[in-house]
Order: sequence, then structure tokens, then C-alpha cells
Amino acid sequence: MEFKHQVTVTLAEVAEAAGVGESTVSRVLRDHGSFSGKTRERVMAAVERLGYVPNRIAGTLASTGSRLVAFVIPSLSNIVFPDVLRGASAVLEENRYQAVFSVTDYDPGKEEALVAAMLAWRPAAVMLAGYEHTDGTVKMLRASGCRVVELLDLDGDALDIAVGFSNRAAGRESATFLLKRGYRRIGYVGHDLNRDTRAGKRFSSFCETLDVRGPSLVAHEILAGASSVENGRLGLERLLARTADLDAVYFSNDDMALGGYFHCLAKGIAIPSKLAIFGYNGLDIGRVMPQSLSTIRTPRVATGEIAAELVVANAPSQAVDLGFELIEGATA
Amino acid sequence: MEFKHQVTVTLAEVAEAAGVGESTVSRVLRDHGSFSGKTRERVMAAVERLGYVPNRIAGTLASTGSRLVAFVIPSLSNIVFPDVLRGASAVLEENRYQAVFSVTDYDPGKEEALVAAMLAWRPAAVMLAGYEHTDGTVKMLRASGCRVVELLDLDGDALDIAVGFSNRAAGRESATFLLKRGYRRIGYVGHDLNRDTRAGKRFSSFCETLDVRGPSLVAHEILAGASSVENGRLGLERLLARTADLDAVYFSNDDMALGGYFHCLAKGIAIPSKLAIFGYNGLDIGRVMPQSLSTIRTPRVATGEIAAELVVANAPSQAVDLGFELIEGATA
DNA sequence: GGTTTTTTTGGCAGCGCTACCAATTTACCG
DNA sequence: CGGTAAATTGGTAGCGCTGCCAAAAAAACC
Repeated sequence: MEFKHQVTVTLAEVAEAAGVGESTVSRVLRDHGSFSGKTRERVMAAVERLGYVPNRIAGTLASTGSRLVAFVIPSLSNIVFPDVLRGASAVLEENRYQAVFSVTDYDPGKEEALVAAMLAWRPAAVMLAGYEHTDGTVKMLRASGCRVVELLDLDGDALDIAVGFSNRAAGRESATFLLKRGYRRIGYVGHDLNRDTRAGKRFSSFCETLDVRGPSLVAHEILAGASSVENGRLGLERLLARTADLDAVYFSNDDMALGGYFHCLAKGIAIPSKLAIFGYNGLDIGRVMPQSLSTIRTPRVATGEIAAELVVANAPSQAVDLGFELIEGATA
Repeated sequence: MEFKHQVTVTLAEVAEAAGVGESTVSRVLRDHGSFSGKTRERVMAAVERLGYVPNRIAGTLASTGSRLVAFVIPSLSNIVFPDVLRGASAVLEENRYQAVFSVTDYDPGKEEALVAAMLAWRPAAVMLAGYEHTDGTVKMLRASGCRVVELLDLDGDALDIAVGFSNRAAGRESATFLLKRGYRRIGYVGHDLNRDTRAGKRFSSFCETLDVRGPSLVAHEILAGASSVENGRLGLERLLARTADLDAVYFSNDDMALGGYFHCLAKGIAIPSKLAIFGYNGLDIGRVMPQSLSTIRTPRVATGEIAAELVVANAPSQAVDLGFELIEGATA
């Protein structure tokens, strides 16, 4: 069955049906400019009767600037990004903006291609994760003239607006906390750091802090692929097989940490007396575990909200630090 | 700092710079129609030199039909929807389509408003969750002439294309499985069913199956709000406080089930000998828990992929049943 | 070399809407 | 009630691109 083609009602037809001019219909529908109550009623009646749906493609072309906001995000598997989208889309919907997105898979080359595709829609803003972009991406964004928001990272130079928090500070505070609690033989389990540069920043800053304050990192296990509960469990298993006498492990995020926690449960490793666990993200699940997870809670939804608000308000270039909160749970 | 306005390079400028006509540039860029290799090079050089980015708004208006696909989904917190988006966006990106989305919060009225807003972009297709829409939504979609895909449900009549699996069948098989394993005093813990109608269908079909096959549902606990690990733990606690002698609990999904599992761990309730737990969704985490979760694995990513493929191929109206898989884990 | 055929090209009319401006109607004032 | 200010309206030129058609150039043929 071939699908029948769209029968479009146009603004001109509404104008005709209402017995007014096109521009009058346009003004009424956008509630912009002046018109009498009587006219308004006639137009709305015609719109209703004909089932008219304005064509925003045409509208955007005729006016200047769209109400589209483009998100070019690394992943939808990592809960971080759905959370950011959630915060942003709530604000955008309230302000009658539309969110468009595509997923780079942490590949800067793909990011460049997708940014190009996005710019073809002449969005009001492009939202990206972090600061690591190809030269081509940066050049296009600069030339586009649209707003650019870099999310979830503050350790670098922003192109325009940045909203997030410092991953370096998060790594540092995690290390400081573990040292303060008396842990000395500390290991790390993480996922692919070349791709997730924010996790990389946390890790390097974590290590630097240990180096400066005393006992360097004893061992680390880095798994290819995305962060997941499964990789966390596997990673901890491998790490402990190599280095048995660790007293604490820092995970690249809560998913990984949860996997580590499960490994300990399964193997009867007492937490935190035998081994302490520390995560990153502050997922709700961490609060509900039999022992609450020690971690850093990041403002993911708020990052999306604030980013969207700045774009909607056409705010000046700025970097907004939303900070994070260290949760002293029961696992470290 | 006011932001400087966009300086747009247009196709006409590229044509001028390349010393060819506008339509020639258009043909080269779309790789459509015929042109010589020499011309192609000159055009591409001019594009490169001027940093031209085609304007898809204008392109779409001039041609017929856009390469936009609109997703109107209930939530981004429920992992189901990011998974569907993930599957779909991979396929769409390959085919140079763009995904636009908005979030209804499980509110049919909001869905109607968002569908209207989406249709204003004249998308190639609109993707929705399930079959429960307002009359207004249905009317608009019918009149729009664009493809409509209803996802993750097959228990109802599709407007055009449907991709997913039967939630009733899932509820039925879950009940059958628990009965076969010998459980007789079965309870249920779920989240808001009026909003999540697919969970509602699973629940009612689960209950019907129990009624027919023998021991009716002994007790249930339904929590307002979204499904979450936290609500799962709370729900099981409340359920057991009221009804102590249950031997199995069916949860509205894996998040809730995981919460229940944590409750048992914390309270020392032996699983599955003292209490069995059964979930829904088949999240990866279920495989990694100390005892693997008994659940039903749903093809969430595949649902998105297939839906996108059908739209890209402009396939005829149809309902595609992707089925699901019952996982016999260690918790039931 | 002269034709016919095929391939490449450019011109230009829209796509449906908004922004601007001028024309018209209505309100208001002394 | 004339006349000016204010509120409403309609006409129309694009926005940047694609699709159609005819013109021009290149290739093929006798």
C-alpha cells in the first residue's frame, strides 16, 4: 500500500476561509501585532474548521532564527545524557523550542559530521558534551553564529557558554576523601578513557592528588567499551586477581561501582572493612543499596535546565559552575 | 555581550564563486542529476572556500517532505525510551534523517500539544509510545498524512505502523512461569498504572492468568510516581508489612525488582527460598547481580531500529511483533 | 562535415510563511 | 463635526532552496 500524500492546508486558505488577509492570520496565530477580537474569532474558527497546522519550516525560513536546539551527545546508554536531555527538554518545551539530537558514540569525527548536519537546520543553539572537538567542528560552530553550549565540563576554554562542573575537582575531592578516611592502597576501575575524556580528567586528577598527598595509585584496570555494571564487576575481579591487598577502589562511575559492589557481595568481600568502594554520579540507586554508595552527586538534570534557560534568554557568553556534592555513604 | 548575528553563506554565493548556476550547485551537493567532474570540483572548492553549510530549512520547504522524524515519548527517566531512541537514531543517522523529540510525562493532553508542535515541522514520521492517545491526537495524525509509528505495544489497533511486543503476553507468561515454579502466594509491586498503560496491561493480564490457573493475586502495592529502585524497595517493604507470607512478588519492571532485591538483602530475606522476585525488561544489571534476576527481556533497542528502518523504507502499514524472552534467573 | 542524440547547464517560478509598509477603519479631542 | 492620533488591516517582496524546462555544449553517428 503506497501511502497517500499529505494534503496541506495553507495559511492562504485559512485567510480566504476567514475572509481576511494572510498577514492578519499570521498575526493572530502568533499573537503578535494588533487585531480585533472579532477578527481573532473568525480566524480561529477557520483554523479549527480546516484543521490548519502552521508550517514551521516556512515560518522559520521567512523569519530569522529557528526555535530548534540541537544536541550532539556522545551516548544514550550513559544515564548522564538522558538526564541532561530531560532537564533541557522540560525548559525548552515550556518556551516552545524543539530539541533535535544525534549520538556521536564518543567519536570526534562523527561529532563533526553530525554538527554539520545539525547546522543545516539553522538551530538557535548547539549543545555538546565537553571541550574536546575537532578543529573542523570548532570552525563550523564559530562560523555558524549560533549559540554553542558545552556541557558537563569546566576544565578548558569554552567557545561560548559552558554549564557543568569541574571533573578535575571531582577527581581531586574523591582522592582527598579516601585519603582522609585512611585508605592507602587504592586502585581504580574504569571504562575507555580516550573516548570519555571527562572520566579521563577525573582519573588523572585523582592520580595527581594521590601522588602529591602520599600513596600513589597502586593499580588500575581499564576496560574497553562503555561503562556498565557488568564491566564494573569484571574490572574489579581482574584488578583484585592482580593486586589482592587493596583497601579501596575508585570507579569511573556509579554503574561500574555497582558492579564492583556486586562482585564483593558475591565473593563475600566485606565492605568497607575489607575493601572500600567509591563511585561517581550519585545515581538514585546508590541510596537504596543495602549499604549506601559513597560517591559524588552531579547535577545532571540541572545542567540541562540551566543550559536551556541560558539559550532561551539569549544570555551572554559565560561559564556556569553548578558544582557537585560528595556523598559520604557506607561503602567508603 | 550581545551575540553577533549569523552571517550566512547562501547557495547563490557559492554559485557565483564557482562561476556556475545555482541549480548546478544544488545538483552537485545533492549528487542528483548530471554534471561533469570538472564542475563538481569547482563547486566543491567554492563550498570549501566559503565554508558553505546548506540550509535544510529552505531545502525542505522547496522540496516535498522532510527528513525529520519526531519522537513523542512519555519519559527519559525510564530506560526504555533512551534505548528505543538509541536504536532508532543509529539507523536514522545512517540514512541522513534527524531525530526530534519531546517528552510527555505520560500525560495524554501534553502528548496532544506536543504532537501538534511536531507536526508543524512536517516530519516524515511521528513515533509514539503505545496506543492510548486522545481523539485530538488521533485526528491530527490521521490528517497529517505523515507516517505514524506506535511503539512497544501490540495490544490494540495501530494507526499505521506498530513495532513492539505484546505486554499482555508478557504478563501472562510471567504468571505462568511463577505458577510452574510452584509459587502460590503471589504479590505485585508496581508504579503508577494509569499513566504507564503498558505496565497496566501486563498487570491485568498477569492477574487474569492467576485467576484462571488457580491462586489469585494475594496482594499488591502500587506506588504513585515513576518506577525506580527506591520505589521498588519501599513498595516491597510495605507489601510485606501488610502480607507477610508471600512466596513470590512480580514487579512492574527491573528497576522496581532491583529495589525489592535490595530490601531482601538488607533484611536478610533469602531469595528465592523465602521470597521469589520477578521483574520485567531484562536490563543488563539483572545478569550481574549476585543472583541473576528472573525477568522478561524486551527488545528495546531493536524496536527503535526496526521502527526507523520501516520509516526510512516507507514500508506499508503493518504491525511487527519482536517478541520477548523469558529469563529464568536465580531469583525466581 | 552535418546531424542527431545525449549530457550538462542556467533561468526562474514557486514552497508557505513573515516583515515591512501603506491603506483603511475606528477612536478621540476640542 | 472636522481633524488628528491610534488601532487594524492587506499587499507584497523576499527567506534559500529545488524542480522543471529549455538552451547550450559535448558526444555519437552517418
